[in-house]
Amino acid sequence: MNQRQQELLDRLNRTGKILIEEEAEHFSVAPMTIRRDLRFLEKNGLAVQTKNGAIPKPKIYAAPLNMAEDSAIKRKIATKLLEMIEPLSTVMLSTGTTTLTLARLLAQQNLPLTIITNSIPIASALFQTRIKVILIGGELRTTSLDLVGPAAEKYLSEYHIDLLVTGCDGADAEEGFYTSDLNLANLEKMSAKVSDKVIVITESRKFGKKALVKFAEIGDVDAIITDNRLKTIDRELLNRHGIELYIT
Amino acid sequence: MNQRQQELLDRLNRTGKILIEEEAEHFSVAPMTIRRDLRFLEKNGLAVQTKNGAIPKPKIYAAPLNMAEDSAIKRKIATKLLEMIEPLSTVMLSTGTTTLTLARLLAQQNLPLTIITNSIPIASALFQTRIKVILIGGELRTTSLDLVGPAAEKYLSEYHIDLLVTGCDGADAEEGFYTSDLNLANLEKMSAKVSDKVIVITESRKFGKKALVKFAEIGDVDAIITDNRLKTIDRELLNRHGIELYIT
DNA sequence: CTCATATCTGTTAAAAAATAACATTATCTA
DNA sequence: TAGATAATGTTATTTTTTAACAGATATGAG
Repeated sequence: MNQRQQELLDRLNRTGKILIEEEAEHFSVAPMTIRRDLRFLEKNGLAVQTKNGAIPKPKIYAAPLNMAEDSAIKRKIATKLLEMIEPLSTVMLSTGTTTLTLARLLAQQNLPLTIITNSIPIASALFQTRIKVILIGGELRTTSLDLVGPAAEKYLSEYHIDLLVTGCDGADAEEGFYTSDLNLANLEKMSAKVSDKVIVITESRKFGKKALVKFAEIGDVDAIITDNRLKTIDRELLNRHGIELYIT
Repeated sequence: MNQRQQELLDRLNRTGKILIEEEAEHFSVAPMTIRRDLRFLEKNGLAVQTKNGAIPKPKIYAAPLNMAEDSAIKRKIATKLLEMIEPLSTVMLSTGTTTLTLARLLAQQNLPLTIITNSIPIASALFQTRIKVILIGGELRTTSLDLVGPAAEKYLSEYHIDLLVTGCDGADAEEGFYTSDLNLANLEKMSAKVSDKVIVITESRKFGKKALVKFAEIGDVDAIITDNRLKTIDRELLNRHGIELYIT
């Protein structure tokens, strides 16, 4: 990286965006040269080329993050859960996209709460709100920005939680709830153990799918919030287990 | 926002990037229509237009983080430190902007390492590299995206670290190193305690400034890396303490 | 219901931007 | 210094974007 590219990067980070024409003039070089610089910076993961210029590479969320974010369904489910949160209580939000949507709603509400989580996106979403945020330490997963592992479990074992809110990768109305990561399953079990109440929030399409590891029996869960595409048979089975079922 | 724009946004967030031609085909509309949608999303701060498409709007988190990022000076200092990192070792990177710059360089190098940190931006920067990342749990500070508090200290006390790399808010060539947060100072002390070697990386302009709390004596530190604007008097004082001093 | 109005979409031509290919200049090294 | 290598500039071509307008669709008041 040459001097000009360094300074270009500094200017980029300082202002949040640069324009090719402007920079060409500033450095007294041809626009083509700036283009080549931006190509270089992009190739090295330092910038993203935009229309007539570039912006800094997004820092916290890597682009290839396969995080299905805020869909209309998730927002409805999360909004329903919002009603069930008591001010001043301690709530654990386990990693997941629906819980992330919930966190974003909470950030807007700005209730006095303590949130415990093992998800970096959730902690970030709650940054600089009135909410006290405790992030559980542990090993960073390579698949998503969250923390798992024995250290995380041990850490969690010393807490008491009023309400655990979690999603799932798969659900079966008779068998229980599944996730695709063993470490995460262990953490979920520990979370449930130290929690007074457990609510699962999940899109109905997860029902009928089993993932790698079961982390909770149906009976371990106090309530489920899901969308109105849930099959009648599943609704009946869940009701038979005496679970509070909320359909949005 | 209409139905198509909503879905476009969902697709954008899900995949991290969309292309105009593809979306035009997917929705069976003219490319011009997708262009107009992307213009709309950009105007509402939801997306950034790129060459043939768009990416999600980068979520900028903390003002203090954007302010002092990657400068040429920091990169030089961090590059020097890079030489001192042994493959396969366990390195702690304490929160700070210079250490963040270092983390970004490390992410590009992709060495086999274990990195322990209490900084969310640092952990995020190392996401999806060959580096094993351990994030120390704790309470999220309201001033920057990092974790401190008794829980973090206790967590750390159980580790052994080969090399601690930390910055500082203030330094005095006779007195030692300072930070402006009491909790963070305690964490730094604990980190130093469990580390074989301690290196401070900091811009020279921090010298001569004292911040709220001292977290290390000069003698506690094995090496300092700083830039060539360090005053002669400070250089002499540091040399007299027998510290390895690297000027970039 | 109907007409008028506003909104949305598609089409085209023109403008702007990006690229590739080659020419020129600068830099390095033996 | 000569020769090689890398960086930059220039130009023509291709691609992308825009603006402007025309047609289609939706909206709403009377």
